[in-house]
Amino acid sequence: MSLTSSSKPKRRSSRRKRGATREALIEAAFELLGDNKSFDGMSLRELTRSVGIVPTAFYRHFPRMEDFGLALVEEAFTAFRQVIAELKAEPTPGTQLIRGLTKTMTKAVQAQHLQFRFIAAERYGGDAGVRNAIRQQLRLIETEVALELGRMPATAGWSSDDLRMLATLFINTLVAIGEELIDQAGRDPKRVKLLVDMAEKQMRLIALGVKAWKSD
Amino acid sequence: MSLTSSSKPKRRSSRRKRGATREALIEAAFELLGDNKSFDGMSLRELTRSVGIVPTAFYRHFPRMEDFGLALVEEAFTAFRQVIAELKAEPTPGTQLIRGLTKTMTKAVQAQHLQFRFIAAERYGGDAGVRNAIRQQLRLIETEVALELGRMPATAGWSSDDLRMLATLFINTLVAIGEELIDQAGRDPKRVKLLVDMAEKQMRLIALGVKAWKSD
DNA sequence: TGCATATGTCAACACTTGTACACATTTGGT
DNA sequence: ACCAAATGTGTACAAGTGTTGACATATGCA
Repeated sequence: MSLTSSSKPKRRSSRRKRGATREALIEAAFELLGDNKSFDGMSLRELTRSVGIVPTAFYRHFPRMEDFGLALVEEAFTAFRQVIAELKAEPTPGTQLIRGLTKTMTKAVQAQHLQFRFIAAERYGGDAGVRNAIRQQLRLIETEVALELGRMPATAGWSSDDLRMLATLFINTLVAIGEELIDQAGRDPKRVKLLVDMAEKQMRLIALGVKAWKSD
Repeated sequence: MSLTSSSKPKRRSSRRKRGATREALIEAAFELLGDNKSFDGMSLRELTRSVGIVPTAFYRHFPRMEDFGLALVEEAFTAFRQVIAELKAEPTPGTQLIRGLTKTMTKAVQAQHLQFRFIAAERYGGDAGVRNAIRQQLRLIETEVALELGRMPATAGWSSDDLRMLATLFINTLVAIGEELIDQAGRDPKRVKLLVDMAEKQMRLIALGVKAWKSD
């Protein structure tokens, strides 16, 4: 090589490992969305800027913004599904069950609050693609939970419609509490406890309703 | 006037009545937000464009975009409060109450679905100002409903905390159903009926829980 | 009738945005 | 060691963005 070609060192930035940039984009998106942004208010440029790549590089990983949104949903729900798995693994000592459920849920929400916030924010948010993907995922989870509920003695003889109704009610309640918790996350521990206690009561009240339930 | 001054007819557009443009802006916003947009993804320019005024005219009605957001919340909740008022006015013939509640709710949601969609979308959405305003309004409604619930025989002797817990649960359930209904609104009547039936069952199940409730 | 105020227009500004294209560098398998 | 594929850079462009400032017209009240 000629010593005269000192014009191009081209060590612009240390390149990442194989799929690392793709993940970095996703993580950066969650970060941005956690801070007063919504998906369709987020620009490709500020996203790539916060990852440290040039705007056009985005297209190396996602052909369109829409695909990126779906990838976010996917990622968020792998986090969510871990929670569900933990819930199912929960030992079921009668009345302690409810307490354990809410505790697991609240801890999980706080641990992965960025992903959870994304789900909450975009569930009824702007972009139709993202919204539908989230709805679909939640439906799957509902089916799963309904199946699980059907195996408990308290729901013996319930129709599958009623089981689904119950699953939806449980999940909605948990999600609502989760959404409420997110904004209070690091802030006021007193208020967090208040919310968790309320959630537990709500779950217990529903459980009481289950005992008395007769479908028409 | 000189006939030569034909250069400036200046009848650019028929001006609106007194506060009409302000209302037109709000309505146009609901319209836009109902169509795959979220508040922070909506630009001042497309908003004014859809109303038929020049961008700068926006500032004649709202000093900042933030104030506009709060105005939207205000407007959306006057719609929502009408629903609550109807619910309170509901005659309360025992078991028919639940059926009436859900029916009133679903009809109202469908009638004012743009406002309702706004609430659902921005409740956990991007802009913090809007989000907090919505949360605050919902808290007020919860207090109101809790008060109302406390006057029913079924909740005799309940603590105010428990009443609030119950109010929150009821509202969350109704809101969740409302949010689900919006996207199905004009589309599949069969699915709408399915959702409404499920909502009713959920409300009834909660009511059963109320009967058996003992606070710890 | 006047006149202050409310409402709207126009032109201009300095930015930001998405995306196309050509080129550079690294990586991984053969 | 080599070469295709993966990944990143730089430049460029047309379009859209929020906001200022000066100006024009209509409205409502004295």
